[in-house]
Amino acid sequence: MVHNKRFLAEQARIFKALGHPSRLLMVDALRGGELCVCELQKLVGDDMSTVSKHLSVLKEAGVVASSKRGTNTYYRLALCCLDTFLRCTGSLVEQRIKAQLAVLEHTPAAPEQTHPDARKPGPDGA
Amino acid sequence: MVHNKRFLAEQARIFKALGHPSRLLMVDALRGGELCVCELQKLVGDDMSTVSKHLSVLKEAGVVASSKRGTNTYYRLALCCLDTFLRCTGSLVEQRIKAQLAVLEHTPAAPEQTHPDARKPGPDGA
DNA sequence: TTTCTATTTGGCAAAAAAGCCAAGAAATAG
DNA sequence: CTATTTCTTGGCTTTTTTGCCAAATAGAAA
Repeated sequence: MVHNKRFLAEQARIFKALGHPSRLLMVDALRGGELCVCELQKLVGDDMSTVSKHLSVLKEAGVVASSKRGTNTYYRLALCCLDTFLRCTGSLVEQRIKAQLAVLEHTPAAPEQTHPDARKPGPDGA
Repeated sequence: MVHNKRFLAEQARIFKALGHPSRLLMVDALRGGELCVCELQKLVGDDMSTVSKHLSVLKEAGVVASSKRGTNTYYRLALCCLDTFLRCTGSLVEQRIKAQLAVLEHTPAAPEQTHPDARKPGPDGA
């Protein structure tokens, strides 16, 4: 099914939408419940128009949905599984950052990733 | 923790890396086990150099890892939770495509998303 | 109505990503 | 050694994305 070009493009679109710091920050904030654009704008600090465009990217991708009430537009998450995955990528990143810090401090703490996914088909890391 | 700029950027990098059809296709193929560059190149059909650059993007983001054996370089997944999330985004996309097809055929089958995540804080879709 | 507040859209310039070709590296075969 | 295979890197052009400003839109309030 993944070989279907359309399917592949749509799925990639979801990841692409999440692949921007500001958008990821907003999506993360929406994990706690829906927020209006002005609240999200305060959160990321960008121009309102920029935030609005980011949100439309997320919406087009199907990551969020929106509802207009009064003069406000409220956005909410529309991707159930995101929570679990964010926790996973989060822990991966945390470990990688820690490892890098250790290297900088000349104290190579963890030599390899301790991430739950670590596999070792070969002894190297190419 | 998400407010940490570095953390946010690194995590976004993972999503950005996955946000390209060719890269997503390769990552999906790697779910079945490690593959060498030439096999991945055959799969996506792009120039070898293009494939190699895509793989380096995935590697830099921490999505895959690689091992050199002989003249070949083998890539493998390095993100445990990806499997679950891909299934989730996959089912979401599948539904969205089906819904769009239904609209085109003038047979509005599913009025709203039946995705496990569907929420309804408001009756609209802005 | 006018005015305000909240949001979206158009347009544009700067920055980043994509993808090709050619050239470089590295292990292997002869 | 040279030649071959496999992969990576440099350079370059085209395309896409980003993010600002200004203008348009849409409710709410006066």
